[in-house]
Amino acid sequence: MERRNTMQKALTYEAVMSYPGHPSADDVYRVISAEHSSISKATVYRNLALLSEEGRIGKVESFGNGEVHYDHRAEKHCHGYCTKCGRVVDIDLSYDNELVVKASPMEDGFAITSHELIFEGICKECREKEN
Amino acid sequence: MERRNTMQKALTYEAVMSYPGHPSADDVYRVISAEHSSISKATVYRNLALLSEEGRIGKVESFGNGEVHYDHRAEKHCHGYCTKCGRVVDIDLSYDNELVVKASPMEDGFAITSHELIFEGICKECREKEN
DNA sequence: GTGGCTGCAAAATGTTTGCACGGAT
DNA sequence: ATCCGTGCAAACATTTTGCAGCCAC
Repeated sequence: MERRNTMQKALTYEAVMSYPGHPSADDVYRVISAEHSSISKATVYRNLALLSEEGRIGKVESFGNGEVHYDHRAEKHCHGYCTKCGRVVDIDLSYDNELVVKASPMEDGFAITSHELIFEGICKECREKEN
Repeated sequence: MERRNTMQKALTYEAVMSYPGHPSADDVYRVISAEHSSISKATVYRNLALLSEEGRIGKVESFGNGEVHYDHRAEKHCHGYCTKCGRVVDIDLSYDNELVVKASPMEDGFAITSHELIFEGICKECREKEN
């Protein structure tokens, strides 16, 4: 299946790359539609899936509130999930392949391909709001 | 707020405890309604939330397909998520507090309370189906 | 010109909520 | 007698999908 370069795909990519943080699909949609009001949300969803499949952007699986977030960093790293507001932040702990090695012998028939390490906590903004 | 012991809550607890694996809310509902067809799905959702809040059952946050799973083991441990069928399995790697210690100094204002380690891969059943 | 991409709306999915009633305390 | 928990349906939130037309190749 041949892939085409469309204006909508370029806009989606640009929106993720310039977003400060980890936008949800809806965040990306809102950014783009502010300038290009005719874009469809379905198109944004489709392009986010394509871009992360191509490895051009990162994808942070839904956690807690069931919202998928995207990431201008494509390489694997850890994330923090704020249990208060659902915000996703970077945790600069490098991807640890040793964990897969440690876990592999103990699983029963489950073939591990990768792992995801998520830290739960309260983000800076929510903590400042509490005072 | 005082808590009452209802038949529905007992049934929800029993269904989770006797379920082989990690049932979703809908799995639990189907088990119970087979015997007690008048139970409401909303009640199952509410009781699962109560039970996990009380620490009597475990909760495995939604991952991948956005479905929350429950666990008869209440103590923290790791899970495997099958990217093919969405099944959740146990990975017997004990909760590693050292990770929180390692990560804490590097976050910026994010107060870590715990972490969740999820292994992605293909479960036994899906691999057997492929052959 | 072909067929992948788009916009739109509707559907699917998983979960939550408003409300009146019934049952546990 | 309280008032929390229940059942029901509707609302909700996020994401996916069917379809006709369009546009990149």
